[in-house]
Amino acid sequence: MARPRTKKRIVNRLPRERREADILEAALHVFRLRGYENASISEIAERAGLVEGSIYRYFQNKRDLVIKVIEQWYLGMISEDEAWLPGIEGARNKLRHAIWHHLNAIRQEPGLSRLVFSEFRPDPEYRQTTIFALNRRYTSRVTDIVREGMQAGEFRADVSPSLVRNLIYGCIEHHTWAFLRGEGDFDVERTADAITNLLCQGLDQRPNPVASPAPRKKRL
Amino acid sequence: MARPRTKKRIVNRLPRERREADILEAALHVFRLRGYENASISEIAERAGLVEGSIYRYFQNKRDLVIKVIEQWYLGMISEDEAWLPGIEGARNKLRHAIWHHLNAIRQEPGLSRLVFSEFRPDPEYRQTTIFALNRRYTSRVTDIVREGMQAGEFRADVSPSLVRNLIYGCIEHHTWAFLRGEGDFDVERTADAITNLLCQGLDQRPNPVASPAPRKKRL
DNA sequence: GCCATTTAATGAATGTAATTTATTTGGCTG
DNA sequence: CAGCCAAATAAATTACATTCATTAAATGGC
Repeated sequence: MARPRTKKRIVNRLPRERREADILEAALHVFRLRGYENASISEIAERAGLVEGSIYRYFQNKRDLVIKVIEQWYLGMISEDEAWLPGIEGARNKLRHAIWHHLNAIRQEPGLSRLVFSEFRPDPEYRQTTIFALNRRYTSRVTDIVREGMQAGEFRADVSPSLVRNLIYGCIEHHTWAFLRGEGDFDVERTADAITNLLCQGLDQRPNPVASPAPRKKRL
Repeated sequence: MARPRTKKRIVNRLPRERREADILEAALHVFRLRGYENASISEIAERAGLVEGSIYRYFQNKRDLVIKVIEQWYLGMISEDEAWLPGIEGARNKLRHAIWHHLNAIRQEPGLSRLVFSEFRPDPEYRQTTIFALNRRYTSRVTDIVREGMQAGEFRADVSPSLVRNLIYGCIEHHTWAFLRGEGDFDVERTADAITNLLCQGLDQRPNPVASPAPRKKRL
């Protein structure tokens, strides 16, 4: 029961911002690598250069921490995307770009994508999360594009824009699951083309392909 | 330290099949209600009328148990579906039925659906799972229908059947997430119609609405 | 019907990981 | 330079899954 007075514990004190940033970076790394369940606070702490319990001074709990990580990722993606879109002409091209961008994001960050798809979205609290709000912002460009395309007469007007959104993001997700599990790769460009084409043209054999030489311009 | 000889422990011995069935039923109930993480072996054991440790005589571990539960569910769905399909004429109608059936399955078993979507599919081992094989069997009817439709000239032949499959199941899944989280309901019939229509007709304004019998509004 | 063997079932032990709490430490202020 | 406060720590707590040694029921040979 004699306590070892000799062993002074080493304490490394840092400014709040620095610590928080260090923890976030460590958490990003570990969550990306291991997913949510298999990520341990102790590994994050070790990587950030402190002790498990100390994480809780900066973040409420493991979930809060992972949410902060995902938030940062979303913010980056949204601003990145907003920089590109204005330069693209025509609803179909814009749609193609949104599809391309999402495929690309998944390919760049499979670990974080998995986290969102399987850890957050199913959560009954998801709707109250900031991730939900960010995701809505992120996906709303598709519904916006669709509405614009309808106004311009480029798209038929009797389709629900949110159904189109679900179709696009759902299709992409299903298409990329094998990759997300680490089973090989996929081609962003080809996939984007294929989805855009199927979505716009539809599956039916065109009833009257002869009559329309100019697919874009409407007549009279 | 005196051990209580007086307290004889009560043991309820049952035939293997009965025990296994009891455990499976209890597990079905608990997993449906609580999902995977929040389901505890002790709750399942209690409901099945035995003690935690005993579960492990019948199932390797928690994961093995949940897999058995999901397997049973899939087998039921597949046979149920195979009973209907032959009676339907035309690729488009068959597709509509597959879509309808999946929507219906999700609506009947939101808890189990969530389990598959967020617990199994992301698992790196998923491909080696029997669930994977069953899911493949379950979804393959869509690719089959699409191929048939192409052969019959009802569908265009330059589309990947598996892309259509991903589009359908992905779209359905995205469309039902809010419901799966317990946020309200959805209409199976209407949704099935909307998806079928969008998938077959496509988003583009028909270049030549005059030639076909006026789907929405005709001008002039 | 009776003992020996087999196997179901138990209850306690083990291990791991998140979270909480009581203590200690370092830097800053008056 | 003493004392305070927030930052860090280490140890305690909790909640489960999983393992294991022990007990009890069933069964088969006599």
